[in-house]
Amino acid sequence: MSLHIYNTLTRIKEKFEPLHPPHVGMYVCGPTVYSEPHVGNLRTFCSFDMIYRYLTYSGYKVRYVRNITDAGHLTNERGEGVNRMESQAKLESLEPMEIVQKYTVSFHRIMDAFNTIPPTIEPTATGHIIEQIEMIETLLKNGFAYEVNGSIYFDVKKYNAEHGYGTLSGRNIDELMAGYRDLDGQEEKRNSIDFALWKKASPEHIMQWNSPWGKGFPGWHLECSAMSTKYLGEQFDIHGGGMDLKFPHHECEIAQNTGSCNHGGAKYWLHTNMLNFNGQKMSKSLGNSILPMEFVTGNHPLLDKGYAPSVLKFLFLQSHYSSELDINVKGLQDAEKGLKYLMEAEEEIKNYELGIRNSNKTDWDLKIENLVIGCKDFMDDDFNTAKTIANLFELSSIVNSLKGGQIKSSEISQAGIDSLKKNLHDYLFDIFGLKNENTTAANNKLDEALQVLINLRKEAKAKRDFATSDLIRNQLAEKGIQLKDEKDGSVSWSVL
RNA sequence: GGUCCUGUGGCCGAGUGGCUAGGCAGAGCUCUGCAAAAGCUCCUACACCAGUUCGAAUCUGGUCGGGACCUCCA
Repeated sequence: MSLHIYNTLTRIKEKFEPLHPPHVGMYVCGPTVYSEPHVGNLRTFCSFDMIYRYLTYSGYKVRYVRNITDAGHLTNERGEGVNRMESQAKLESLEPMEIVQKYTVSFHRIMDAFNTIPPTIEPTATGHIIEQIEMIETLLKNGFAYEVNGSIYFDVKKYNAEHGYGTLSGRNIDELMAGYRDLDGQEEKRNSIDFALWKKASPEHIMQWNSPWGKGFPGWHLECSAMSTKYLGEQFDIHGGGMDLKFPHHECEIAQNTGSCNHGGAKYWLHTNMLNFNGQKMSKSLGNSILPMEFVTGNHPLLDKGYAPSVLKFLFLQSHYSSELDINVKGLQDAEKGLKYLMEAEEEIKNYELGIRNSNKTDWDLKIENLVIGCKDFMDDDFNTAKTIANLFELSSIVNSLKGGQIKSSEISQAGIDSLKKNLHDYLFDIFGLKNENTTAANNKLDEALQVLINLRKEAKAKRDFATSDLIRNQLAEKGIQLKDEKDGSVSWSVL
């Protein structure tokens, strides 16, 4: 099976055919750096990280562009004129670019802590004012934009007549205009649905740039059109973002792209779904958001303790990126256990050596082969990570059976072992970007110290002094370290 | 009000016409000095009503419930 992707533009699952194979251009709407991203934002970026990793793993050469919005757009399109970057700056008595710097650094730290791969290009809106002005000039020339008092607006009604507006989100402009009719602050626009390409800056606006229409700043939607065109071309493969950007942001992007060059930009549109916590949507405006690092530290009233970044990622991956996901403490605990199971199996098979190297294909080899093929088929089916993980659990179960002796080493061939090693490793680490954060080998000094206790316990056990041996085991358990007597007489330990 | 999504076993969560998703929890067994871990077995659901079909969780219509977007948000 070849890769198929659900395209939100056409609303069907389509075969993925890049415009210029093996190259793939992917644009993802990045963060607005005026505050910390929350866990919902994180889910989206983790989803596209997985997609980027899988495309790369599948042999594509991906140019992955994810912007940083640092230009400080209007809070809304109705002329209330609150500039996010500036209002936050006044609050903290910082320059706007200090806010930008602070939250950009913070964003990168979080993305790093969650083991996501940086995009290959991460352009900023303020670094592309010239490109945005050029796109506005083209739109003016093509008749899809008009100037009023130093501001430029996109003429949606005119555009709609020629190209159709609203196909991505399924809107029609008459309904939209009806909905906007009573709203204030629209005096400059020809029609209420028109959106700003360039806004004239009032003198107190700190973030402003020179343009052919006077000092001002770019409209909210423009940067993505300008930067995706610059780095990926007028036509490229994938455009991604959260579901909540579908309208109006992505709709406007398509209009800007089409209006300036007759191409709508991306061939495939991917939208990730929202994240809920305890049944409620997590959003900055609702004020119920939990920050990514709060999950790690556990420093939040709704959490019982801290969870490793991989636990949260694993929880994301257990559902489909386009489904709503509701997370809660129980879900985190379940994910933690499940992830540990997989990681321990990977750790086990990594160092496993067959006594006798079989080359004959067995039933177990066949089973492994089918599970591995299944993993690829599931991933190719619109990145179905949930199903893929189900197969990883089954592969891990085979590893444990091998370890426990339920499957004899003669019942599996070297090729089967190699396949287990490769696929568990590749899916967990390379494609899902998880980390074994519970590893026993993490700290040599700790391991050496524990070996002392383990040996003391062994001696006690040899003398059938179980009171002492249990004391050692129980007290270590209280400190969060679990001892396990393995079948071969050795003792292993892990952090609970 | 408009557009769209959704309702799965104790919990989370895949799945789109017939075939065991998976995880967590629970029960039993094996192993173990006892545990833990692991393995095996069991628990086999699809809001409700009607229709299409040889056959529906899956398609169609309706009812009820939940949610998103339409306004800054991933």
